Amino acid sequence: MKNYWLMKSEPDEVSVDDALAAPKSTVPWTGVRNYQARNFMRDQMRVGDGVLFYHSSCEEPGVVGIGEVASTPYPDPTQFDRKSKYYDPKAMPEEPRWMLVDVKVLKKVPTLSIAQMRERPELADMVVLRKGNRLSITPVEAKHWKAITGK
DNA sequence: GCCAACGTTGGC
DNA sequence: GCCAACGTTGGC
Repeated sequence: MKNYWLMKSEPDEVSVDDALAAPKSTVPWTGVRNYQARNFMRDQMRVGDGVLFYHSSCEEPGVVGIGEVASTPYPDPTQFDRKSKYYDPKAMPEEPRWMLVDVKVLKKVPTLSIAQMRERPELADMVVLRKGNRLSITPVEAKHWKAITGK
């Protein structure tokens, strides 16, 4: 049974185009520093799960691509990198705090903006649209996945 | 730039 | 373990 996820990325950091330009159109989902979002990657994601690639903190926030989970979880290397903005002095290599998965982009889609998402009644109860939601990774129900991707 | 919402930190 | 203060997210 496949699960589905919405994963936010700031296009200034890693855009869907950046991901498509990467080897195998695959990028490690670095920089998540929220336990709930980490737990989704560490505990619940499986290779092949569907991913809605979402651009946040930008001119037109919304879903910009379709992808899939492309690896099992492993430690986020940026937590050990002193030069990274994601460096975490409390993280020890023998006991990593932050885990990530690789995400492969399968295709770019015309931007489905958050405003458009709010206008569609069948998407109204998506977790990402809930008031006050700040989670960078949210589960997506199969019905919402189907409404957005047609599959 | 504003600000609501929410997570984290740290004193007690 | 409580909770005030503070920091961050992210749409607008």
